Amino acid sequence: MNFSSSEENYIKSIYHLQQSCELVNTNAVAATMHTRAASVTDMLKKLKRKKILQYERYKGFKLNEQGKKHALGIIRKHRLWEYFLVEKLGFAWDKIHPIAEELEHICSDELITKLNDYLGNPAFDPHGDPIPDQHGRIPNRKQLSLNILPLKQTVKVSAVGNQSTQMLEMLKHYHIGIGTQLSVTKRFSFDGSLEIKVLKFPNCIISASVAKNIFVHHDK
Amino acid sequence: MNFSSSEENYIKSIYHLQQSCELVNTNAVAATMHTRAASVTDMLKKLKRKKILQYERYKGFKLNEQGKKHALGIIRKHRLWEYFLVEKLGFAWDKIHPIAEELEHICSDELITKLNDYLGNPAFDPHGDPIPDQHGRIPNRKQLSLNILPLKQTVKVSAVGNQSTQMLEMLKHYHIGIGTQLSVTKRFSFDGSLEIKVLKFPNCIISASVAKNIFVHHDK
DNA sequence: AAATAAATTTAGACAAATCTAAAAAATATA
DNA sequence: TATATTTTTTAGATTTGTCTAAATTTATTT
Repeated sequence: MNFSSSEENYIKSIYHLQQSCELVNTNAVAATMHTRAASVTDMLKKLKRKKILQYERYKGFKLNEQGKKHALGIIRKHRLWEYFLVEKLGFAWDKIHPIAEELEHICSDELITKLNDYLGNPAFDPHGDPIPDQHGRIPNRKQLSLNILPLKQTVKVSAVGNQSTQMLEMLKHYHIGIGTQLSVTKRFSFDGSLEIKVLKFPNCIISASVAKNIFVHHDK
Repeated sequence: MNFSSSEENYIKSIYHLQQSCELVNTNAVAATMHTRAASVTDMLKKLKRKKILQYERYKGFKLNEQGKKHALGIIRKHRLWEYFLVEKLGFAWDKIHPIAEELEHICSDELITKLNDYLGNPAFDPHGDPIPDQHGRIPNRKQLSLNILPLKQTVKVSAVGNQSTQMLEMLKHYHIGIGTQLSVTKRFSFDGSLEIKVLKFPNCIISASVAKNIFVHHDK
């Protein structure tokens, strides 16, 4: 099946959104894609017709296996090109996204195979995001517990060890969720508690036992 | 000024056609682009509005200086990518054209500057065609068509005039590519066909119409 | 020069992707 | 529960790039 650049952008956006919630909603896609809800609805009908989306009107939607597979293909291309732009052409990592957005729609499987070989089959892109392999398998990252993270390194929350209501409630209060960017600004050796800085929020203190349950990884 | 991929394809087509005739005509563009004359007319109006084309209805048309400059920019991108595909990714030179057709529309000047540096500022692409520099200057190489080459002079193939799949397939069969060393051993005046000797291969016969499309140069 | 042929343009239609404004459905609130 | 709000969808318009078929202009032939 062939997809236009526009369709591919929607597929990618839906894929990313459904990583953090069971069903995706129209406004969320419209917001991330800087388009309007009506345009999203139009595209949903098209993607449903192409059988890569589970969708019933007013009920939310998500990619099916076919759709996820295609999304991973696009993400693979995007991240391989980002790797190329930084490692081979010498771009700064914060300049590459819009160029990779264009390159990811070039449709030649052989091109991607050869590019991947040429780059040495890299597992992570310059933002630290994993590059899916040709079958859509995603390498998983060395993640570490927040209580052993060195000071001042900016990291992203990748998982939470304890998912009790109490823990989740507290994390919500601290504005911490999967993907939240944060860094440790101080470590108190008295009790192992940490002062942390969550992006856009004032510093706060968390206990060692909470920190032990927050897993993070480097980069974006 | 920004141009869509479609507009760029027309610009490129018109540029190539006006290399061999003063004014370009609608049907010629339609034929090379596999589209219809009416579509060409529509686009001519648009390109005239964008002030890169001299055009009066029923009278033929050609790119003005602005238009030629833009055409050379697209050709530069196309040929740099072709060089990349062959020299870095290891593609066969007869497989790269459709991929470069897509890559040439990626619009980042910095990307092309960095790609050019990375490739070592090459002057000719893998088909032997000159790569315009960032100001649109085209490097020249004294080359001549094989059908007027004197007998027994050893030369190198520098370009191929007709890049159709059929032509490229035939050249492959004869073991002829860019850089191939060869000489003309006989010329039959009956039909203008030639016997040629390709380095390391047995002599073979090619027709005048094929020879006309093979351009060669002396030494390196 | 008139008739014929070829090239070019216009008129009108269509598909893709988007939009605005209004209607409909779902959700939240008083 | 009735009302208000938010979310989602529909209806209809717009832009870009394309097409066919018919009309127009130019070129070619008798």
